[in-house]
Amino acid sequence: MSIEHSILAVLSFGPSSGYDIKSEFEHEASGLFWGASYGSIYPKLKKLEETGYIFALEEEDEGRKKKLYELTKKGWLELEQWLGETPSYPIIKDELFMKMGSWHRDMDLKILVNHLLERKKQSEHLLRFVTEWPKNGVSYIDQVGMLAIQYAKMRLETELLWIDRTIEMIQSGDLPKAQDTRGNAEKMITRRRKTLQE
Amino acid sequence: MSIEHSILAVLSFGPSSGYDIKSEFEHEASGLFWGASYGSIYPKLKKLEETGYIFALEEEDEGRKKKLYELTKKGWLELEQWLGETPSYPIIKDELFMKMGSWHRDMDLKILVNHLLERKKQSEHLLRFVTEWPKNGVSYIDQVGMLAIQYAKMRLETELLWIDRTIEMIQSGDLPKAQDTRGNAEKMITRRRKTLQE
DNA sequence: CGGGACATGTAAACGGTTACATGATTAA
DNA sequence: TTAATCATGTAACCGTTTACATGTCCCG
Repeated sequence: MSIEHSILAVLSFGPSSGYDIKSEFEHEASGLFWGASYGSIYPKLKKLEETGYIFALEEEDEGRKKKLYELTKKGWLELEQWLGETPSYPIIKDELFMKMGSWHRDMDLKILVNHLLERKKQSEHLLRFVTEWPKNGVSYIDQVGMLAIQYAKMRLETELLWIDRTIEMIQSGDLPKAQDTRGNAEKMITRRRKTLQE
Repeated sequence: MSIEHSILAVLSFGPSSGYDIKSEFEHEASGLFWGASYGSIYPKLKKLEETGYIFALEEEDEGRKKKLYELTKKGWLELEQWLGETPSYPIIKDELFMKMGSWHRDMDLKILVNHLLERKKQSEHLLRFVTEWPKNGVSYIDQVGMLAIQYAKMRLETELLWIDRTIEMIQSGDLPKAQDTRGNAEKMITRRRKTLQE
């Protein structure tokens, strides 16, 4: 899965060099899907060529020599076979979420508010981008791609709504009730304090 | 970052063995944050012990011998220092999204609808779980943890809403307009068809 | 004529998973 | 008595990133 197929996907839009593919992955919207560095792109291209999914056309692009890659028949079929497979469930690594999961009573909530404000800034930026992008009149975005962009927008809007609500709740002290039938919170902070005063 | 800190976070709730930590990561809600296998947990525990973040207390737990680990003072401080650092922006790897980005006109939209229905099923399942979890009367979930759960719920609800809308749009043929000022979609399918008939 | 973008590539390091090895205890 | 679960660990492998090496072309 993955890097190989992302490369095939990029090539489906038109012949590209390793450098082009890297630029595509550095695109602002990449935060919404994937990424790869030169260290994996070039070896992967070589491998895909050996397998017969792509072939190189040494081309003179505006005076500069570039090694452009294009999909073979086998490559198109592989891409389409992959598109047809049920996508695996998304893998999300969200440190903010993890940190909230292990937050404890002796941690100042003001720090958490700062984290939330920082996240808000970043998500607002991304939201602005995904809103403007399909209107720039330049990039090619397919109808189905537009559906995906609508999803990204909704997701970000929901996140921003949650952030605002959450900050309000924290600042008003109106937090939801904990589930703690065995006094775990209490046990935890006594354990912590005992260890810290040593 | 990450596995080391996730382990410290788990230990902050109480002394645990490598096996316990693994079970914690296998928890259904792990899809919402992190994961790790034995192959990384045990070596990590050893390393954390050497660094002085944790120490082992060989304990007899209901007849069974377990190597329980507990946070040291240094470990608590490290955990809290990490909690205080601005969390990095989430990394999301969503194959569905990627596939939609490279979907093309010659791909049957019925397949995409199947992908969406499959995703719907999985997200509904997760939503059910995160809704029931904080009500099971057993697990310990802190107030801040509850805020995180609220976020997960909102995110999943938004996703489900988007899925329903999207399926409707596809089935009614009422798709959003593409951005394609240079006839890229056309070029792409002629390139593809030419390659395929060879 | 120097700095920056364009362009291709590789070697070492890293972080993690998979698969395996081993054994104790418990419930059917 | 045997399958499942509890429990700890390692070695081989895999994919990816980081850092480096090298060179070109173009603009100011």
